[in-house]
Amino acid sequence: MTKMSDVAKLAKVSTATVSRVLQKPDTVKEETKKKVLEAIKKLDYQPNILARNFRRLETKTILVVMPNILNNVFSEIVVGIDYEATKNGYQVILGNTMLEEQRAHGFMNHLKQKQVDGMILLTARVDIDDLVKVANEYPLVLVSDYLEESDLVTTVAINNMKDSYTITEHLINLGHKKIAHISGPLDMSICRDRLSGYQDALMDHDIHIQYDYLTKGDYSFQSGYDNTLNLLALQNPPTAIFAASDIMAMGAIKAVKSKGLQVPHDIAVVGFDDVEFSKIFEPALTTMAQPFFDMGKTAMQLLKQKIVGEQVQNQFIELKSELKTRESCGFNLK
Amino acid sequence: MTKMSDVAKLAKVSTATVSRVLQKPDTVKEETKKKVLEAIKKLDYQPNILARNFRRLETKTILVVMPNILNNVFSEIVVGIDYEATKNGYQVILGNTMLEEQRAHGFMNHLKQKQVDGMILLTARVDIDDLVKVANEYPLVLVSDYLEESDLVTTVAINNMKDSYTITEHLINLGHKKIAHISGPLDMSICRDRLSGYQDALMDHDIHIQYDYLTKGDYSFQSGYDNTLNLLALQNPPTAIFAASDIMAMGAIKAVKSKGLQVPHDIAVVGFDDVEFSKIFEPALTTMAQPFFDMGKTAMQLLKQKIVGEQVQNQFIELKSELKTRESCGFNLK
DNA sequence: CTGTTAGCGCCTTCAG
DNA sequence: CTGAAGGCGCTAACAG
Repeated sequence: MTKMSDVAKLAKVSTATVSRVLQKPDTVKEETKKKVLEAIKKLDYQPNILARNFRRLETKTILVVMPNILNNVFSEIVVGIDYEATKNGYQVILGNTMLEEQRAHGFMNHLKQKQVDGMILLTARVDIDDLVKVANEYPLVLVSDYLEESDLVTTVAINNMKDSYTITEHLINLGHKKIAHISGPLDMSICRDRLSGYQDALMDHDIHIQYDYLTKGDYSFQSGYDNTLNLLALQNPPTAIFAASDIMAMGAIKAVKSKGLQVPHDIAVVGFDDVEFSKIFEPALTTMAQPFFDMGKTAMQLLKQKIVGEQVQNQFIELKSELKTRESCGFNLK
Repeated sequence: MTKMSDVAKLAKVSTATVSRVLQKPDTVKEETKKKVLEAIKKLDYQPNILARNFRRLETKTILVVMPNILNNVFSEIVVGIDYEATKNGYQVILGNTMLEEQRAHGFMNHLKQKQVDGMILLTARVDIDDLVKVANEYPLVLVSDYLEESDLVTTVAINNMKDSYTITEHLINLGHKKIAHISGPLDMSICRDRLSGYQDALMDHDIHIQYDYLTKGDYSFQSGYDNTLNLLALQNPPTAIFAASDIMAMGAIKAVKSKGLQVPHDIAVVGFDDVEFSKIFEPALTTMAQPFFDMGKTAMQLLKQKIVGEQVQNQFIELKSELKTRESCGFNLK
């Protein structure tokens, strides 16, 4: 491994000068610089980044913790983070917890140990006290998911309650009154909010909330499928189903079809997220499109501010979703 | 930032002892160890990993370079890598090139600069000379994709030619003679091999290869769609289409449907990969299931051997795929 | 079993 | 504009 002193020797300068050529080339005389650069080239010198990181106490790396790499919702956010990070000279590394809360805390240690300059969490399913503590001491941003007390940690997310209200209202406007909901895991604020938005919309339109229409899924295709089967078996089954994620909506549609019924003809289904696949699926999903790319990008911008030390107030940044009307919920029933 | 010397002072021992407690606890007397651990706890001491990495010249981190984080084929391999890496105390970081070859070389620099202990590449679309050179000097394993001369770099992959032959033969056995192919990008060995396997199968069964049945896709849904539209417009359209990836197969099916035709009734379609979604898609895809998890796991095992310095011969590890017969290619035409 | 010592390679004053 | 010198925090001999 050739090191800086080798370069210095060959170029007949000091290591300080080599370092300067690398860091602040403008402060070095043209001629000297040339000598040094030649030596670097000749020796194929690569600076030892480990030593540099150690010395500088920074890594130019940020860690993104995602709960499930196989869920494209998260991958799409990562693309936005990656875009903004690369633009600013940061490297992105991904931590995948596979839904194990403990692993998320392992990753937080990396932040504490300065193995990375900052961290973006795509899940709030962690020990909250620890999270808040870490977020106050180190650069950390939460995206998509959030805490009940949303101003404890800087957060970028959509307004799940409002968006959920909107999509439910869309079904109501289409003439539906018997609308069921398949929620995500209710230990997530984000899922509770989607549930609330749904309930609020019904109430505001004087529609009675029927409790056997409220089912609990876990974001998986299978849970969308199973819950729908149960809903269809009800004495008075719903005419519309609002699933809290596209994947569950797809499961719901599969279940409807399995009973020989048609979507949207016999029953309308809407999802939430607008992952890539929702357009391809048949029928194409009517869903609430989250601004994934922007969420990632915005989160990285805030994180960078924190890293470079601008005193950023903890804040909750709300981004706008967009209702995508496609085939799965059909047209006016009235 | 509290450091090791602080702990040493509080525990009234030397830093060497503190270090030993952390590294080789067995070599320290029980009593001393207790004192040190107490001091660590009291001060909430976190070792400076940057310093440690620097000192040890290792990071216990491996870098996985994937061409497209949104393509689940790669994510599924990563899960296997992650599993094996975590088991062995390695951290996985992901580099996403978004199909830009240059970025892959940027990541190789990280390896050269010892920012990571090893590297797993999920694409061979890079400068080959550079790749071979790096692979000979540093721990590197290629997965899924491979070089023309496949023994230049340690590689884990399936036998694309054989698997492609198998799935083509499956169509032939079903009675098809007019079989079209939608290939992936032909600058990838993997795609050329899939094309070859297809051609070999036809030839072995004395089926004339019709050149307007050979179309070139790029792994995208859209390219599957467009190419299929072209195939259907032929004077003598095929009765079956073999797409070199599931996503393209889905595009193909969409195109068939858009013409008012049915799959598999009017035209059979098969894919390749067996991503999660292929089961959900309608009709469910007949496809060649790659052992993604095992590929990732095996690659990580080999990489670890290289990292710890076992002289591993460059080798090509071949894993077995499995034909999944589902709905999209129907039954015997005979 | 424990302490002393000597760096790892780089960056950053501080002088000149 | 350049060089000398010190030290970041940790670990690995080497003694004792």
